[in-house]
Amino acid sequence: MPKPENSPACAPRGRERLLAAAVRQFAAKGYAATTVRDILRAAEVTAPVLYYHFGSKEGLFLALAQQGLEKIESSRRLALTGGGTAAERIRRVCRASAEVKREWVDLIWVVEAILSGPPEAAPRFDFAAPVGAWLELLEELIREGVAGGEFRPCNPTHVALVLTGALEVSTRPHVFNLGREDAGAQLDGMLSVVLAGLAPEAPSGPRRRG
Amino acid sequence: MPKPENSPACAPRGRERLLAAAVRQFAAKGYAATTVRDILRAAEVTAPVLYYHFGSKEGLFLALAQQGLEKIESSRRLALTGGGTAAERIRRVCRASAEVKREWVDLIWVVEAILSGPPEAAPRFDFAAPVGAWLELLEELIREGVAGGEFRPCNPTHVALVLTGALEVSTRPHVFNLGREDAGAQLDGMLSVVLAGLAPEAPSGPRRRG
DNA sequence: GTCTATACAATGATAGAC
DNA sequence: GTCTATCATTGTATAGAC
Repeated sequence: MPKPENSPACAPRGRERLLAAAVRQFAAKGYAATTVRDILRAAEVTAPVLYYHFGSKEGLFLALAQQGLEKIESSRRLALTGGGTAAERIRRVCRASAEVKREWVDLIWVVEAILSGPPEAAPRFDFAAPVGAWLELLEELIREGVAGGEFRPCNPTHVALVLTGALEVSTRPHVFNLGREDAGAQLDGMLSVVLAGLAPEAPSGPRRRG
Repeated sequence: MPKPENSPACAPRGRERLLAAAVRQFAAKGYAATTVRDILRAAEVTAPVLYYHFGSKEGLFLALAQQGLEKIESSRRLALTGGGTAAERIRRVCRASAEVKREWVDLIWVVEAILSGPPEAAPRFDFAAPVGAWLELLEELIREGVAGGEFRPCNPTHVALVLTGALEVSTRPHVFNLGREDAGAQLDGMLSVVLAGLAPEAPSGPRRRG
C-alpha cells in the first residue's frame, strides 16, 4: 500500500475521489452493505485505483475513520482556547462537537458505525483512548467549576456521562427530534437542564427554605 | 409466507431455532454482514426452513425487531404500575428500560441497528411511534413532578431528552464505561445528577442565600 | 497511477421430492 | 415442514499492459 506524495492542485485525483465517494456510501449503507463496486461507480474510478491507494475495502474505511477522528479532535482543541466560566467552556466544547458532527455527518457516521455498532460489523479501530480523553476533559472542566464555587459538589464522572448522552441525542435528530426544533437549540436546551442543575442554588422560581 | 399455528411443547422447532440463532448473528455482525448460511449453520436447519417461516432474510430480521420492541414496551408498562413520587417513577421506568436492554442484549442490538444505524444498513421498521411514546411518557412524568412541586419549573422535553441520553450511555458500557463501575450503578448516578438538578432547591452542601 | 479483463468464492433464494 | 441439489448473481481482489 504505497503512499503517493501530494501533487500540486489539479483535477481531483483517484485517491480523493475515492474518499469522497466512499464516505457517502459507507454512511448510507454501513460497511458491510457497501460494495466495492458501489464505491468505484460513485467515484468514477476503476478497481485497481482503490487497491493501489488503500490496499483493500477495509483500508479505505479505516482511512475515513482516521479522518473523522481528526476532525472531532481538532475542533475540540479549538473550542478550548479562550477562557470563560466552566459552564461557558463546557457549552463551547459541546457545541463544537455537535457542530463537527453536523458538518461532517457522513464522516462521523463512519466513526459511529465502529464505535456503537455491533463489534464485527465494521473493521476494528481503537477508540478507547479518544473516548477516554473526551470524558476526562469534561470531568476536568466540571472539577474546575466545583473548585471555583460555580457548581455544587457532584460526581464529575456522572455529570460528564450525562453531558455525553445529551450530545449523543442531539446528533441523532432523525431518531429523537420529532421536528420540533433544530438540533442546535435542542442541544442548548439539554445543556441548560444539566448546567442549571449544577448551580449551587436553584436559579429561578419561588425559593423555599429547607 | 404462511404462519404455522403453535404446536404443543416439544423439542425446539425450526422456527424457534432460527430466531435464537439469528438474533445472535445479527447482533454480532449486523444485518448485512450476517449471511443466511451463517444463520442456518448456527440453527442447524436447512435453507427452506427459513424461507418457509419467514419468507426471506429480511423477514426473519423484522420478526426479531418486533420481538425486541415488545420486550421493551411490556417492561415499561410493568414499571409504571404502582405509585411513588415522580422522581421514583422516572427512576423505575429508566431502570426497567436499562434492564431489558441488558437482559436481551442481542435482541436490543437488532432494534438499535435499525434505530441508530445508517438508514439503508438494515431493513426499514417504523420506530417513530414507539420513540415518540417513550418521550411523551417521560415528559408527562416530569410535568406531574413540576405540578406537584417536586421539581422546579423546566422544559419537560429537554429533560426527557437528557434522561434518554443517559439511558443511551448506560446501555453502551463497551463504549463509555471504562470498567470503573457496573452499568446499573452508572445509570443510577446519572439519574441522580439529573433529578438532583430538578429539585426546587439545592439538596445538599452548605446553603448560600441568593 | 490508471487501465481492461477476469478469476473464483460466496451470496440470497428456489425447485421438486418426501 | 423439512430435505437435497442447484441456480443466477454478486462479492472482493488481481494480472499484466500502458
